[in-house]
Amino acid sequence: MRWSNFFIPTLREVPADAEVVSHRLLLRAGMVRQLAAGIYSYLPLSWLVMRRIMEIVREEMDAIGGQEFFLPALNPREIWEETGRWTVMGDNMFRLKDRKGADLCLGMTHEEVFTGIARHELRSYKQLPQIWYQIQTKFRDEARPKSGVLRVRQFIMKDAYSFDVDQAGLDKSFEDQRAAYVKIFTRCGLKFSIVEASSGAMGGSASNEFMVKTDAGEDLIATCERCGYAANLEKATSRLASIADQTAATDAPEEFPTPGVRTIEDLISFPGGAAADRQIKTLVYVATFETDGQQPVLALLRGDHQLHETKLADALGATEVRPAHPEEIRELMGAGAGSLGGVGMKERAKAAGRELRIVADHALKNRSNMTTGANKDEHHLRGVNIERDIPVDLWTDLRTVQSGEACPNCEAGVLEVSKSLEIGHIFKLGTKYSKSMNATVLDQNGKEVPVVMGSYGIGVERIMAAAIELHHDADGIIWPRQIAPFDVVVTVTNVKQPELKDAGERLYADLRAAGLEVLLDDRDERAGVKFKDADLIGIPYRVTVGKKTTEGTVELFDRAAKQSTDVSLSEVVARVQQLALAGS
RNA sequence: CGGGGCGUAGCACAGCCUGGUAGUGCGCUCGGUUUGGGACCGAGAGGUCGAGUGUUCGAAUCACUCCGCCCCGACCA
Repeated sequence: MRWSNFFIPTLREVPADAEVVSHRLLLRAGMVRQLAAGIYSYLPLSWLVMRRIMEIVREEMDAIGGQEFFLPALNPREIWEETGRWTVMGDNMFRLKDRKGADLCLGMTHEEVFTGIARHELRSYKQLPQIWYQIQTKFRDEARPKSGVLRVRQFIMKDAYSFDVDQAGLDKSFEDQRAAYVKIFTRCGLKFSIVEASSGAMGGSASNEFMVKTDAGEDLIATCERCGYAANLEKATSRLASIADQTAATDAPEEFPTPGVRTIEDLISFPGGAAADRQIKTLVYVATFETDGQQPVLALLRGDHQLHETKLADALGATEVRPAHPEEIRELMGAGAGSLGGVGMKERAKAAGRELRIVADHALKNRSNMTTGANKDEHHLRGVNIERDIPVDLWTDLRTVQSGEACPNCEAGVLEVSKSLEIGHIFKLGTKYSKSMNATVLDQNGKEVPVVMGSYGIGVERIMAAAIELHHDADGIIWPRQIAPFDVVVTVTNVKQPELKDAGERLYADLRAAGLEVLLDDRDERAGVKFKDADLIGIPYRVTVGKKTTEGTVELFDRAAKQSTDVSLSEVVARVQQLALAGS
């Protein structure tokens, strides 16, 4: 490709709206332009990158037996009604009507459509497993698109679905996908972690997220350098030092006045109060359930611990949890936040004809002589033995792990919590969709069984953006070789000198003949402009045809190392070939 | 959806408070000089000041409404 007629509108200044690095550089490098919030146009240079990413994805999907489909993005309402997701997806689904007034939506994901094909065509276990995938545009009406192409309303996703006759088959399909994902992201030059994650609204038994550590990400993950443990904060646990309680309180809890005490902190410094890890924190939540509506819940944690709301929702099997409003708290508990506790609340709720579930974090197990709110404004209880005094319905993991805590998986490891970007997510769906859509096959015994499914997603733009977040410097992007838009750029310092122009043309032809993707910078610009642009768009290698070329020498510049070496014209093609195509 | 910020030339911004000729830098076009890390000089082109309504003799500027974009939060396979 000749730069002189390849459309790369680079920008010298950074558009004011762009905050994250990948957004700034994609704009400056002339790769994307924004059409509306969360909707981007991909210009030729970025499309080359996306094509390379998609080709890697295809190769690895095909290698595990995946078969590529192309499904419609425009879906009729009916198929989404079958799984209940016409309603569940809520405002996140783009909806429209056709000329007859029939409801349609733009696909957010394709479990329904693929399962719809499966149920019509798959009849026997002998046809399984099937691994079906596509690379296609998805639409999600995000409440808040942000961070350039990282959170958008229209994006390209590779979505794959596996269909197996039983759980063992799903386990294998899942492992195959997982292994393929490792290859894909590695080939794309990304450093990533595989973390345990909550399955959330997708349902199913297990899920792994593929995460790239970057401040541009929105998820928090805990990782252990030592043993490789990694989990989304919504799943992460840690090992805590146990706390030695004084002897268990023998008497009933004792109420005492605590004027002015509103917080855990206040109670620490209050005379006769207690250290944070000797307090029981009591939080009132309202949980929403798919079947039986809303219900209040008490979540109990150690005073110095933070609740993780997703953990609470997962533990309850709730679709949603939210903090109770101050009025709700007072009505339920008889006191305001700051003086709440679990003692006696079960009975109080029952007396009011209501059910109140009490969920407590493992760290409170067997604790005694604790202090907590008395459900009377500005009063607390001391001498609380939790298992004697509070009827806990469910002991579970509720707390948010913090950096520096001990790894739950190895002896000496320490957890680090960092922001991460989700680039892939794989789910064991089980029979959630096959059951609701009646996708069954006959098994070996001639018995009709629901197909066991998995679903596996990769965000193509996010791979590109993550690569930039990970690989850039003050001058611009530094593409990993395998997804770079070009292998090498040939920079002719002055195209008005015929001998340089000719040398550049010859080198361009020779490099292309050697199987390389080459960008020839034949623009009539000053050398400085060309160097800056080349650095900005991040081609891994640059060959400079300039002063020394008349003596038979060119410069080979390594974008990542920012070092250049003189190479003779006769050797440069072989050198570039060796560097740029290594490992591919 | 709640909170905050911003809409003036392709990009970055000034002008607005205190109403009266729409400006600067980069980019773009033409001419000249220059030619290895975003050159210099000269001459140009380019804006219904986000939209609407109102106040006023007169609105980029004041008021109201709407739209759009960004950030924080809520939300999110």
